[in-house]
Amino acid sequence: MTANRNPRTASFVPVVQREIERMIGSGELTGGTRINESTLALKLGVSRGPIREACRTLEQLGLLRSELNRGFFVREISTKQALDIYDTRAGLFGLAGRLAASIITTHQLNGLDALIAEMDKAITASDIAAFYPLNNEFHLLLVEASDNAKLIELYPTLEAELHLFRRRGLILPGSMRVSNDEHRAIVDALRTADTTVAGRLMERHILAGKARFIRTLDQTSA
Amino acid sequence: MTANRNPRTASFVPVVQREIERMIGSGELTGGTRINESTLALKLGVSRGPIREACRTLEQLGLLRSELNRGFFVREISTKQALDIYDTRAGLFGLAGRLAASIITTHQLNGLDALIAEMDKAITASDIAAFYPLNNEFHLLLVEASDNAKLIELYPTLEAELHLFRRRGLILPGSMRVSNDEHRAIVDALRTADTTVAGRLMERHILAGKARFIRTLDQTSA
DNA sequence: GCGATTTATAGTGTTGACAGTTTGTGTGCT
DNA sequence: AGCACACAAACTGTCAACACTATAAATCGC
Repeated sequence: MTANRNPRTASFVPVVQREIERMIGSGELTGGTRINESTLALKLGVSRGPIREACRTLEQLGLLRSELNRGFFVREISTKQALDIYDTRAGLFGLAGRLAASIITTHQLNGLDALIAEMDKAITASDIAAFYPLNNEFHLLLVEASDNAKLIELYPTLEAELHLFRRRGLILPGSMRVSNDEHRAIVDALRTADTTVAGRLMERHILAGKARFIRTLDQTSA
Repeated sequence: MTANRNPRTASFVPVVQREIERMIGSGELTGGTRINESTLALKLGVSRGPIREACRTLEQLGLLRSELNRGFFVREISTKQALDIYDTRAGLFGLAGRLAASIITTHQLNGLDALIAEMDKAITASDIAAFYPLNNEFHLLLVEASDNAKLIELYPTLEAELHLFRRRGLILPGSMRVSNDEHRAIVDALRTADTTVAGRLMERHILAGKARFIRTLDQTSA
């Protein structure tokens, strides 16, 4: 997987960054482990310069932390921090709802409907692997409908950061169906341009996710 | 201002980062200008490596942007982007209020009272230079009172980003007094642990700032 | 044998140099 | 004069090497 050769049409930095993100997302790099710059550089066929720059970016994104003379580590976040992220995310998602309700287009609403339908299919097939990307796409569309650049920039980073905590395969049965029912209610509120209700429903949708998250924590500790 | 010599007790990167932030904040580096890595490296007495790493951090913080083969530029944000930041900031500040209302300590409340008193003094002296840092400190204390790590991390970056836009010295007469009245109302709501009112007042406090910002825009265009 | 100390190995933080790109300047042509 | 083109200077993106730190291994004293 040696990165693209010289023609200076792209920088190595974003390539390296995405690769590290992928490694974290796939569980290849797990919380607390150190990033070995030399080894990674060799593996990706680049020098340590671009690696370090990518790590600085990821540090700011909250996926890595740095320690003097010891390098970069995959961040591990505490339960409290994860819950804090849920609350902040709920606040931002609610704001997105209030903003989106008055300006969302029928085209965007149709797109949301289509995603809900696809998620329904995934649910009847009990296909969790299909459901998750659809769910993410749905959330992303909602945030984009707010037409607020800062929100659109910020929201995905919070989701990514939660992946640091989320142990795979801890899905409560029936949560997908409940979640999609909430999706339907949200789109209804947006369609009637009800800013207050849309905002409240979207905030609560994330807080419901937080509640499910807490329940999975109880399960694992038991 | 050549950075500290070798004893490897600190990295150059944060030093360089703060220096660039300072240059932007002081107007020494203005929007759109390119960061000349070699020149800056020479000036700070370090090599280009740490400079580039600091720039990556600042890129993620929203203060710089990068262009392939052309390097880093001081970001200039559009009026719409600035307004978007105000809205997001209002949402987060309101959230901070709702969270803080139920957990704020009397010690923290006293600290807020003290700052309000100091701001009053600055107002009667018409001392804008004294008012601003006090105002920032007040906002920071409020956010910290939320005890939400993500919020505490995120909020200051939004404020910093607005500095990219804010042309200095455009303060509406009387705004300081109005602002401090709002501060008093916020602290009152927090003291009575009224989450709803505190949240709403804090959100509106930022939106009032946004409104003042818009009025200064009208002034300059006229 | 076991703990403290020394030595060796591995890895980060930083540097200076090189290759390729962008940009400013000057030259020739019309 | 005006414009396209070629050339030179400036600068970025990347690399390989060096200095220093931290950690693992080995040695010594008990």
